[in-house]
Amino acid sequence: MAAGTSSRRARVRQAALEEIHGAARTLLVEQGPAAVTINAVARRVGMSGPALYHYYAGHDELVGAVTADFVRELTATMEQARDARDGAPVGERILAVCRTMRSWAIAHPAEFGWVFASPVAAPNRQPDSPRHRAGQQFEQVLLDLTAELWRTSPFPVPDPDGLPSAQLDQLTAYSESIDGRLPPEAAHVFLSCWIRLYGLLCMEVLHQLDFAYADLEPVFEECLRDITGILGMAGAA
Amino acid sequence: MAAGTSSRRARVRQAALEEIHGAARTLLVEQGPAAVTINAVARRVGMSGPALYHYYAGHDELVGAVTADFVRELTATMEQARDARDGAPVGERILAVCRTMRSWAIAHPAEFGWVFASPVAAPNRQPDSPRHRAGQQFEQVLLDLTAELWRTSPFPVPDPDGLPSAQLDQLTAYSESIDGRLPPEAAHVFLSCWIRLYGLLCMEVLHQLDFAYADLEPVFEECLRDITGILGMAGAA
DNA sequence: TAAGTTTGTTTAGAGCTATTAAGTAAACAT
DNA sequence: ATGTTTACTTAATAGCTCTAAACAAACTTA
Repeated sequence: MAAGTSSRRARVRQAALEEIHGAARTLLVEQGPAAVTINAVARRVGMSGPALYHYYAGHDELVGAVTADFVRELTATMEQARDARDGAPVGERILAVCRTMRSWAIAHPAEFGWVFASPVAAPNRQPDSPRHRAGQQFEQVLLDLTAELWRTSPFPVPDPDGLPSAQLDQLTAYSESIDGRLPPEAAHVFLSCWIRLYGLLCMEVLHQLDFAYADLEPVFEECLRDITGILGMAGAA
Repeated sequence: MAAGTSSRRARVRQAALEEIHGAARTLLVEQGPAAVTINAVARRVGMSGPALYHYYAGHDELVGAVTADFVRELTATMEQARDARDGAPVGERILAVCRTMRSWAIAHPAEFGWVFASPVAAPNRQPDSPRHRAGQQFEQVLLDLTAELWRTSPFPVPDPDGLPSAQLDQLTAYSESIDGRLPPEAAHVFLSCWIRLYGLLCMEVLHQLDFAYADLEPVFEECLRDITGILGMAGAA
């Protein structure tokens, strides 16, 4: 098979995979996580049960593949928001990406719910699974922007000596894992922001704040203002 | 049947319920969420399948009851930590309760995982379910302490006029739902702290921060220091 | 004390599910 | 034209939820 071309077989298989993913997603959205069974998905694409095992090793792998799709779609949406503002100040692009992340989550709560609370959590945390790789690309988006911000207009950081050594060691390891694009103390600030932002979204989608808030949009905007302050990007809207 | 006494039947039934819950919990901890099936639980207590339907209407209700148990155990643990420091400054009791919450979550990750990401989320959100009632008592613990702090040494609050009206309306409704023990602007501060604290725990247990942190204890302590500052309880350790 | 009701449990069974195995038909490669 | 790979089928096993029907024991009441 010549490189660059894809055989007819490969194209047919790819189309089948997409149909399968679409069926699984529809079932998830319309009937909830429990409805995404091998048999139900197969029925929906007009196959009979065991045929799906020619595409995935089992239920868990199917779920993992579909979840990875969601993460990639979310990532792509965020990257589009970033690229649509090419040339704009970094702070502005960061805010746009954050808002886009929440918009996608709100528009696709079932999909987003699976991203961090999928029914098969353990197998999807293996370092070479599609789900894991997609997660890494997802994390990259805001990390890249924060690294760019750090390069062009460094934000205030804490004194590394003031951090407990147990924490500093972990931050140093993380800093190395991202090729030193952020030093440990800047990684600390980045992670603080990430925890607040993503944690808030996580709680919103998992309905952990319903007892007080029905609409978290103003709370999210407040969180963005905090982050704007922490990262010293005052100019951004 | 005289009030205050419990018939032999009721006692036997209560014992059976406890045995069932224990079996379900063991299965959850030892073999994961998927292992908690009606049949497996029944086998473990020496009954045969359908017998469990005399105790619960079905799988979802069993899961809900067990989850409610977890929330009650967590709540009781937090209340003990609070009462063990009776007479101590409120700030100190708040910190002890927060640390106890995390300790329980770390010691019982499978149980805590079910609390906010149980396999049957929807039915457990009904206002009169045991799970929902347990959740309300859980929220009370830190709310009570914060209300006491507000009474005895009010913490700084934002100008209500500075809040978007959509948010202020929700805070006003929440303030009324807690009998005005915190005015809307104080409820805002309380909820901000709650979101950061509980959100961090949520992400830790759901392994959303593994890419950077293996041990979140220093991050949690950092969060507590932030909260100490926000609530103006500088003295507390 | 005897009869009737409630409660707890059983087995049988329908209708799902995941998964494996074996067999068939078409497409591709040589 | 032959053989291999790929995609699919049906059959079968074992597990699951849940309903139905039957039966025994325990309580209630006359």
